[in-house]
Amino acid sequence: MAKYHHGDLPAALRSATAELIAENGPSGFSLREVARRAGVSHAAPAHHFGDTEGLLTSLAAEGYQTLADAMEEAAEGVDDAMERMRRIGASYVRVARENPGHFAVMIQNDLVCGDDPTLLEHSIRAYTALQGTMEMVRDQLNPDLDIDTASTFCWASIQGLVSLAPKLSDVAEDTGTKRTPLDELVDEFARYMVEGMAAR
Amino acid sequence: MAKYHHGDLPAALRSATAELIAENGPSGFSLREVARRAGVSHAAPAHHFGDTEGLLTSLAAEGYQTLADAMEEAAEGVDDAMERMRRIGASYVRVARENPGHFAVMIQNDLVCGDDPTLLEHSIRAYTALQGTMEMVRDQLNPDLDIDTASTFCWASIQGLVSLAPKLSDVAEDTGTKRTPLDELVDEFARYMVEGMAAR
DNA sequence: TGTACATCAGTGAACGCGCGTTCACTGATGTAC
DNA sequence: TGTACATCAGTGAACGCGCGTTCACTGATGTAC
Repeated sequence: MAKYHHGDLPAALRSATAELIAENGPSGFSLREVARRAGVSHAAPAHHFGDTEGLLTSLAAEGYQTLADAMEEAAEGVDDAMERMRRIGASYVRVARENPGHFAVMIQNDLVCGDDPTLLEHSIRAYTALQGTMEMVRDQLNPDLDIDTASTFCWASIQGLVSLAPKLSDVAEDTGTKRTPLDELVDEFARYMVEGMAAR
Repeated sequence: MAKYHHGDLPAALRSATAELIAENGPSGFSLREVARRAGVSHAAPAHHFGDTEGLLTSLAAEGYQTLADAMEEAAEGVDDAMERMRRIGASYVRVARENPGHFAVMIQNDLVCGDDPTLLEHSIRAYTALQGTMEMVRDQLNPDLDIDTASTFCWASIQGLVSLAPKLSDVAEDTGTKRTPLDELVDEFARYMVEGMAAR
């Protein structure tokens, strides 16, 4: 990566974007504010990303890369289906919590260019890591398991947990119930999911 | 409800907002465009909702009301836990698909005022309908079931399915797998969830 | 029933603002000879 | 090694635009007497 005046402006812009979105939500984002935070003129981002969509797509791709790396690492060398489900679930939730700006953009589908090859590559890699775990569930617990349906189920459940996380504490407060820590929820989710998929 | 010049402008504005967001996403929303679509001057919305947040909060509250009504109706008179899970799951997905604009606002938590009493009332009502089904699962299938964790699990899974739905066809295309219809997915999800919660 | 008045939904012009984009430019980095 | 040139990251002024908000207003609806 060439280092010119700034050092690595594209990375700095992604970082500033992630911060900004984590603070204000996707609706509070603007190119000018990002440039301000990165300490460059507001015309600079165009040199690297063209427009807003280009910058956000790059951010989403970075998020998927981090996610795929974490999921692959979590799955590596774990031979028990339940334990592997727990680990990739926990890694997903951890990455999502550590990168709220990235995830906000990844989840909302009207902000990014879905055809971007880098974004596709890493998102498919993350999905494949999940599929691998489903194959393990099938081999160990239920030969009739439909891999695609099961993958979708787990993906939806964990992603749903991540989206709901900010609301859970509010609901707990409003309905007067106790608040279960996210880590424990992930483990329970993994148990429910694997047991559910194991049932014939 | 009083009928003045327009008839029922608040409802017309909510409707226009839902349409606009369903088409362009939350980021494509503006008060002026909504007023344009409703056929009134751009200053009119302020008379009813104050500002953007007020309008979107009202839209979210309407969405939760529709959702709670549908879930309560779906649950009514169904005594089998699995069947009830299937029905409220299907009703959730149906309402979400029929009201994409409402759901986009309900899900994204930086757009609405979370303290709004109407919004709270209906969202709690929807959650309570889900909890009732969890109690049925506990009574029929597993006396040790933790109601709150189980409710969160089902809520997250179904909501995750709804958020992912637009992406599922893309992924199916990219990975060369077949695309399972959403209705079938809901039934499979219900089976996984109930079996998972039934396991001890 | 009729009249006078109060209320309030909706108008339309005006405002200042932050936005994305454009473009001629500056000056540092990298390269050819 | 030294010089001349090409490349390109980042600047900063200028632009037109759609936005939300304000405010004096119009005119229809509802009410008091």
